[in-house]
Amino acid sequence: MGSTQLDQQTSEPKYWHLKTVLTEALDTEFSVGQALPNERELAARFGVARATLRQALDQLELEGRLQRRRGVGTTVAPPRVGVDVSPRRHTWPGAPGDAWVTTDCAAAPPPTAVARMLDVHPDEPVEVVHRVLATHGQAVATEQLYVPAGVLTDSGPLPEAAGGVARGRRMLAWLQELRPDSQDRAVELGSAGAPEARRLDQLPGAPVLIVTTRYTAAGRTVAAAVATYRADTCRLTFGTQGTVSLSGS
Amino acid sequence: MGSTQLDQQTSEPKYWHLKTVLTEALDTEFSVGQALPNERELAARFGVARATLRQALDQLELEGRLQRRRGVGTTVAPPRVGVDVSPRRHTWPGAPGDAWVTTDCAAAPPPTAVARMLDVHPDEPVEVVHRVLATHGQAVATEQLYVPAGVLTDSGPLPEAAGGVARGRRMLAWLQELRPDSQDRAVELGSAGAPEARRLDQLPGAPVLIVTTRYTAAGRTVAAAVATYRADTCRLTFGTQGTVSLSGS
DNA sequence: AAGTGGTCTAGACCACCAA
DNA sequence: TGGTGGTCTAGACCACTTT
Repeated sequence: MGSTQLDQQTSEPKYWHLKTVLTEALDTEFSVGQALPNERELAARFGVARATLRQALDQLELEGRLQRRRGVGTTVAPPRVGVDVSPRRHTWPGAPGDAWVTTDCAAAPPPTAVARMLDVHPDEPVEVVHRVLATHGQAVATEQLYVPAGVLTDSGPLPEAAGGVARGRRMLAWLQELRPDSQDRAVELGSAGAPEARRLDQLPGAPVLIVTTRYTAAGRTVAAAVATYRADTCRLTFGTQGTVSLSGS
Repeated sequence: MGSTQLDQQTSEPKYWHLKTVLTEALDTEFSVGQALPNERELAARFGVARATLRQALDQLELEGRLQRRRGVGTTVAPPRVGVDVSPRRHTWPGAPGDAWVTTDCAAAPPPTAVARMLDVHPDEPVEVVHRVLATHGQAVATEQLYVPAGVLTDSGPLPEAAGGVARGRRMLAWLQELRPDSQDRAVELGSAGAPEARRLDQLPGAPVLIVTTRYTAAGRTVAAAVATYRADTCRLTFGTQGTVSLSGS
C-alpha cells in the first residue's frame, strides 16, 4: 500500500476512490488479521481529512472486509461465516459449540410488531425466551422467541414459576412437542439496539440482519422469533430444498 | 416534532439520542410520504451540527424509515415491501408487473467469487443474463445469472449469436428444461457498486442485500446467480416449507 | 436562481484499551 | 500514560432538482 496522494479528475467522490484503492491493497498486500496503519496516518498518507478516510473505512467495514475496535486498531477481517438458517432440523442440544444457547426466559409485553404477528394485545405479557448463537467463541446472533400465554394454557409445562434458563429450556422442549407445521421467515436490514449490541459485542447502531419467523401449528400462530445477526461477520445460508424453477420474462 | 434542544446527561452519543427522538416523532407526528424539514433547519432546531444530525438520519435511512433524495428533500418512507425469494415456483413470464424482467445477455468473464462457485477459470468467459425486478414501478433488485459455456455445449440453444434480451430469454427457457434439482442460497450485506446503483436508482455505496444462489442439476453446478436487493426498501421473505423444529440447548 | 442533500476539511475532545 | 477509534463542530463547496 505504497500509495501516496491520489489525483482526482472525475467527479467521483474521494472516499469512493479511496475505498477502491484500499480494497485492492487488502486483496494483494494484506492477510487476514493483519493490522492497518491508524486512521490519522492513513489519512495523511492519502492526503485527505480523517473524516473522509473514515467514510471509506466505514464502507469496507460494512462489507465485512475490516474489523475496527476502539482503543485497539483496525485489522483485516476474516471471511464471513455462513450461518444456516434453513427451516430444517439441524443442530441439537448436545451439539459441539455452534448452537443456540438459551440464556433467559421471562414474561414481558411484546414489541408492537410482534404483537401484531401473534395477534395479541401489545400490553399483554407473553413468554420471551432469550437465546444466543456463537461460532468460534464469538457471539454472532441473539434471538427473542415470543410465545403468547394463550398457547400455553392447555397442558402448559410451567408448574413452578422458575424464571431463567431452566424455564427457557422447558419452553423450547414443549414447543418441540407441539410440532409446528410451517413457518414464514423474513430477512431485512436493521441496526443494533443497545441490548443487542451489548450481547453481540458491538457498538449500538451497528448493522445487523434481522430475521423474523412466525411459527404455526394447526393453522394457528403459536410463536414468533426475532433474531439479530451481526451483518459484518455473517452470511445467512439456506440449504438445498426440492425442485425449483427459474422464472421471469 | 416541537422538540427544541436536547439536554445530554449520560455519555449516550448525541446522534443516538437524536435518532430516538426522531423515531418517536416519525411514529406519532408524521405520515408516509410527508416531507421533513431540511437538514440545516433540523440541525439548528436540535442545537447540533449538521454532520451530527446527518449521522442520525443515516441510521434512520438504513432502517428504512426515511428516504432522501438529493436536490429534493427527505421524506418518510413507506414500509418495506416483502419480496419472495423462496425456492419455489412462483411468478411466471406473463405475470402482472411484479416479476423479473430480462434486460440483457452477453458473454463475459465472471467475478472471481462466481468463478470459484462454478468451478471455472476466472478468465474464461461465461454467459451472463441480466435481469431486473420491479415492484410498484420501482426497481428493487438486479441480478446476474452466470452460466458456464461447458453446460451449454450439449444441445446448446444458441444458434445465432444474437446478443441481448432475446438471447437471455432463450437461456432462461433452456435452463428451465434442465430442471435444476436443488439450490444453495446465501444472504449477506453489501454496498451497491456503480452499475448496480444506477440500475436501482440509488447512490453508489448504498446498502444492499446480496443473494447468491447456486443451481445444481444431477449433482453438477449448472449456474450461479448474484442478486442485489435494495436494503432500504425491501424485506426478503421465505415462504412456508414443511415440518420444522426448534433446536438449541 | 434557489434550495436540497452529498462531500470535504481541519481541527477538537471523549471513551476505551494496553502497557 | 499514550495510542486507538468514536463523536462532534462550524464552516465550505459541489451535484442535483425544481421553479
